[in-house]
Amino acid sequence: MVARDLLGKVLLYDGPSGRRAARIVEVEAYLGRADPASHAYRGLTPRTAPMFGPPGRSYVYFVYGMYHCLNVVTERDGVAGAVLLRGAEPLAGFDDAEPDALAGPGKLTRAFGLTIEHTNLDLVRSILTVRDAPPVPPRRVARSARIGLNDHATTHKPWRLYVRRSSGVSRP
DNA sequence: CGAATGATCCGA
DNA sequence: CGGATCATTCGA
Repeated sequence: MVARDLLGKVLLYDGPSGRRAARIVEVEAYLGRADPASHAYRGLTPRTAPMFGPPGRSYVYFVYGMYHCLNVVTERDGVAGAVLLRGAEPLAGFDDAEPDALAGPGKLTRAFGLTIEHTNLDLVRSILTVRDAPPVPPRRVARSARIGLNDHATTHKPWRLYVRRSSGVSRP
């Protein structure tokens, strides 16, 4: 699964507050050992272990003492690589949510109620899944540099993809 | 622009 | 063990 293919797909979570669903509209690719900005750059640690596991699982981490971020692991078992879910449009289960309630990686996990306990889940057949949906037409997809990174050599590469003019995108 | 807020990881 | 860092967010 590649970052581009994740756009438009539906994230579905059957949690304690019922079923919540959203359309993925913003992602960022992290390439693992070859990517200085990736958590996996310095090798396997307890936290990053899911990134080195089989594809199609979740990698959730806790950052800034406040927020969680959700990734989809993309590479074969033993090879690190993941796609960060940065923004989505609420579809169901978010009662009275503003259109931008999921616009940002921390906002997305907060609205879904996802935490570190949701790391390393099978995203095909667990309570947290990614479902196929009509693909986003190429003309609706934009690219940019990744957001929030420090002093990395790869920062400028256009590895952030998002759906143009979507209210679920964190930043245009 | 900077505070909030705590797990994680590296180096000593 | 200590402290720098951090794939963020919100409000002044």
